[in-house]
This record gives sequence, C-alpha cells and structure tokens, in this order.
Amino acid sequence: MKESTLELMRWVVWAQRRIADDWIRERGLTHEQSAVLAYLSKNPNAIQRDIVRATRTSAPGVSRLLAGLERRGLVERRTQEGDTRSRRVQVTPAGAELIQGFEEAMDRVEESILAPLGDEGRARLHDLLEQLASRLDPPSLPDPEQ
Amino acid sequence: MKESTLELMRWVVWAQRRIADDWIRERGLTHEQSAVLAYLSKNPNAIQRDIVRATRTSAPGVSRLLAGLERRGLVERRTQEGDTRSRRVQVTPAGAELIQGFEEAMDRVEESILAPLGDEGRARLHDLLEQLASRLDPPSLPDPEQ
DNA sequence: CCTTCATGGTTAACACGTTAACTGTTGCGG
DNA sequence: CCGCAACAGTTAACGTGTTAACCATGAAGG
Repeated sequence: MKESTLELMRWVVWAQRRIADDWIRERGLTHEQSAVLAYLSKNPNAIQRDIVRATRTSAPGVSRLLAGLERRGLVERRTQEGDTRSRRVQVTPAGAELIQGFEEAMDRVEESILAPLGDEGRARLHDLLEQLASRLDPPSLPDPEQ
Repeated sequence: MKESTLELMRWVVWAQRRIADDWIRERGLTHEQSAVLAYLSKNPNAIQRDIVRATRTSAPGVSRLLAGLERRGLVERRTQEGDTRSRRVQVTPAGAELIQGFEEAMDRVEESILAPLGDEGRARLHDLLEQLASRLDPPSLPDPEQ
C-alpha cells in the first residue's frame, strides 16, 4: 500500500493548514483572508488583479473576499483617478493590527512540520520542489510592472 | 524572494489538480467525486464513515457528495439489516464505467509532474515526504510516547 | 427495562474555488 | 471620431470544506 508522492504532498499541505488554524481562527479569520491581508501588508499599493495572480485564484473570489474584509473594516478599496477600472486596496490600521505576526506564526508552523528532517534533508526537499515548480511556472511574467 | 517549502508544495499540488482537470472534467465530474468513485471501486463494501476517513474530510461533505452521485445514478446507498445506522455505498455499472481508467490517468499526471526529476530524485523526494507524513499520520496519538 | 452515551448520518449556514455572463473603462486602429 | 478588443471588477450559480445542531439506532450499565 504505497502512497503516491503527490498524495503525500497533499497530506502534508493539509496538515499544515490544520496546524495554522490555531493562529488564524483565534483572530476570527480564514486562511484565505489571512493570506490576502498579509499580502496587502507587504504590497500596500496592490490592485485586486495583483491579488488574483499572487493567490493563483480567480477574480470573483478575490472580489468577494475583499468585500468581506471591507465589511469588517480590515481593508479599504479606492478607485484611483487616471484609471477607474482598477481599485487600490489598502489595509486599515485595524487590519494591520490583526494580521501582525502572521508571517512569523506561519514560519513556526512550517518549522514544526519540517522538524523531522535535518537541515540537510530540508535543503534537499526544498531543492527538489523548486525543480518541479520551475517547470510548472508557465505564466509569462512573474515580475510585476510598476 | 525565496519561496517557502510548503508554498512550493501547495503550488505543485495546485498544478496537479489543474492537469488532472483534463481527464476529470471530460466526464462531467469533479475531483472529489472522482476520488470517491475510485475509492468505492476499490472498496465495494464501504460505509460513508469509511469515506470520511479516507478523504480526510467531514461527514456532511461526504453525505452531500454521495447524494449528488446518487442523483446521477452513479452510486447506490442501502441501509443494511443488522445496523440501520450505517449505509453501504456501491458503485453502479454506470459509475464504474465512468471512473474506469482513473487511476492510470492520475498516474500519468503524476508522471508528467515529476518528470523533471530523475529516478533518484524522485525516490529521494518520496522518501523525504514519507518522513514528514509518518510524523503527521498518528490519527489518535499526537504525541508519541518515549 | 430504561437511562445514558456512542455512533452513523443528515440538514443548515457560512466561506471559498470556479465558470459564465455582465458592466464599465481604457486604448488602439481605421 | 468611432468601433472594438482588452482589461478590471462584479454578480450569479454550482460544488466543496467546515462547524453546529439535530435525528435515529445501537450498546452498556444500573
């Protein structure tokens, strides 16, 4: 009964989600909301389309998710002069306060999962995964325009 | 801009899902429906609780998913005498015909994703993931006794 | 027997991923 | 200028993951 490599990956990812729940649910957030808030904290001038690309999801999902965050006063969306098609999204102070410490918490989760591997194994795993990902990145422009 | 190991894993898993879509959507199924049908083909006498455990999801999800498959005539649920609480789930001939070839197709998807790695790299990756998973699996004992 | 608890399953509610269809802009070529 | 494609965002619909609340049956103990 050998499990496939990708099955194992799904499993590890699932476990990571489970462990991260501790931090996230404490703040009344979901994984997706946390990820978007964290992204916006690092990219203060993003438009929704940027979030779509960063999260590898769809425009409708981002639109809906942001509507929820806005309703809770965690982000603000403002159409900007010059091009009224796009809307700049900004984290409010309340949002920033809520998401503060997210990266570190996620680092700790990852640490706890990779713990069974030594430094050498961890590096090897990262390298192997990078080889796979690099062949997967079909999208044309990984570097955003300013 | 170094991506975390788990981020890479999520990415690879996401890509796998994308590629598998070709086979799955052609049959008017979803990933979850395919997985459950395939599981039931291998485990003809399963009750719904078994599927919950196998898919690592929740009882309500399985109940709803099976209701959909049943509506389409792909599975049948029968309460069995002896214990009317549980319901045995069986794949109908139509369901079996639809899911036929699933395993092989998924193997091909996995093959296409792992292709960049040589046999040696593939084995190493599998081994590393198994080390992680083995520390994650304990369904009932979160902290092994020393 | 009858109370109590555990077990299998369902329904409801909320959030998310996805596709399809739609509105509004912007930009470009004729 | 005008027409039309491209782009940003939204709404709607479907299926799924999750929790909470609930029903029904079976098992165990007094």
